[in-house]
Amino acid sequence: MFVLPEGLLVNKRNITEYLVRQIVSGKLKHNTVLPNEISFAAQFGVSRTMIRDVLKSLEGKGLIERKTNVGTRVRSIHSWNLLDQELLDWSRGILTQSRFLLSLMELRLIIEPQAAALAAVRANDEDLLKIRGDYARMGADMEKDENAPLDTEADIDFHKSVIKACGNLFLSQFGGAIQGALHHTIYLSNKVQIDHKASLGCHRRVVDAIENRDPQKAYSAMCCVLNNAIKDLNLKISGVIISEFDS
Amino acid sequence: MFVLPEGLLVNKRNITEYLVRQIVSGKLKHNTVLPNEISFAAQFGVSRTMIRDVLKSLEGKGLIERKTNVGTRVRSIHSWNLLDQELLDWSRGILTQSRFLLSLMELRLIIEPQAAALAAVRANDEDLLKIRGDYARMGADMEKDENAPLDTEADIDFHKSVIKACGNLFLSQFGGAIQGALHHTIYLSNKVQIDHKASLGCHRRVVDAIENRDPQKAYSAMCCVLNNAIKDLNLKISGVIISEFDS
DNA sequence: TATACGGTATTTGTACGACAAATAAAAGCA
DNA sequence: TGCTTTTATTTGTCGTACAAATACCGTATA
Repeated sequence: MFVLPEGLLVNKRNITEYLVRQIVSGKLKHNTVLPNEISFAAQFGVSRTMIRDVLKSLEGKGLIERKTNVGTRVRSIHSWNLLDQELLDWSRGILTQSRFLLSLMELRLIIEPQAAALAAVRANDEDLLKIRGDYARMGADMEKDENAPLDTEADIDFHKSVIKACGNLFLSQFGGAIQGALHHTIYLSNKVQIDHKASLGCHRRVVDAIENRDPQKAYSAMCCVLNNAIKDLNLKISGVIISEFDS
Repeated sequence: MFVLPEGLLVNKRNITEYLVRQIVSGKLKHNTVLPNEISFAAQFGVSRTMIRDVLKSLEGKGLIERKTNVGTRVRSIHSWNLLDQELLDWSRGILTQSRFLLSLMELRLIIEPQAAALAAVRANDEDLLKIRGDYARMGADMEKDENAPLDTEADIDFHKSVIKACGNLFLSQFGGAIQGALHHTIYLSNKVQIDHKASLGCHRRVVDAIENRDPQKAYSAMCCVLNNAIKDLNLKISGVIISEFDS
């Protein structure tokens, strides 16, 4: 019934990730009751202690709910801690059906331009250096080959650095979510024709604006970056989000 | 060394909450190494199993880090899952030093106007009814007494309802954060003279705009609500956040 | 002296077994 | 039928034992 994918060691991490993916992907639906701990442990060939550890972890992320004599049941998506870093890691490649991706890009469109604007005001020298460095790494491959894709990891780092530089404790929580979204973007970019050069140009404008301490420009440049990404993903984002860039 | 506040039952929930509050309040500082599990359990008079359960929970929220033969150490604030609902619940009344409150209100200023705009487009009949109902409850007391304060719980529900109505999976995660911020606002409002009537008026404009499917008006009305709150809290929010309302 | 190696002690991780507590479901009863 | 009691199931807690990782220290060697 519950068997780990071939070739995976039966350990806590893999069992946890496996179950998370079952739930997040929808294979284990809302309100499904999982087997009781003893038989559940037996199915994986581990101790009850370990399966309890795993379930406790899922419980902490809001994925399941446990009650005496009722058992462990899957909670609805509205209870999941979707911004939890570990949860996003475990779900990589799954939280990217159009429903998630749409919500995610919408969120980015709300958060990131503002973060860029704040960064333009608050970034310290270290932040600036980091952002500039990430940007340089992004386009390094393009020096040799005109059509080379952007460095994914550098791209992710870039967006995380900007968010970090904005100095808001809560906005930092989005780093992981953005990472997930970007990884998926890259995955799709194999199938889609993308104008890497244009994208790099927008990123450049963000860097410059932040260095020049110009929040308005940083804001609109980041909007440009995101709208490019949205276009590449072929997503239809509702035009409702209010940004100067729309007008 | 570690003793629960007087009158609290020694159970998992109370121990967890106690430790969370010690960490979040800064009494247990970054990199502090906690006692080993055995003596830690002894200090609370519980089993090692239970203290491990508690620590596992804190670990899941990013508050601590555990390593064999090193022990359990407190992680820095940047690793905390600040938007985790449970964590916010446990931290109630603590995450409200100016540093947190400022970040929180800044976040709200970024999120909520956009959420209101989206809600104006996407809210279904049920959502509208809920929002309208919350609003009515907010001001109910004012019918009798001109200077009566607003109903806190209704106020919180109102903001959560708007966020829920915007239909974005990730934005929903903020409900808890906002709850925390509002509770603190209310706490302070005992000391501060607040124009409840003006605040209610702004809320009214939000409701009307959403019902009239006017995202722009919903956006600016929500800005008004938040700016009122910020004024009441006597916070100095950087004027960098880009909103139509600024101009 | 400095470095590499190896043993030891400490601390978390995993396993097992037993019982407690909660509660859903069944049985008994007026 | 409607209420109470019993029973069975499932998670929660506890204690013990051992495994695994690793910081620490002592020793040997270049």
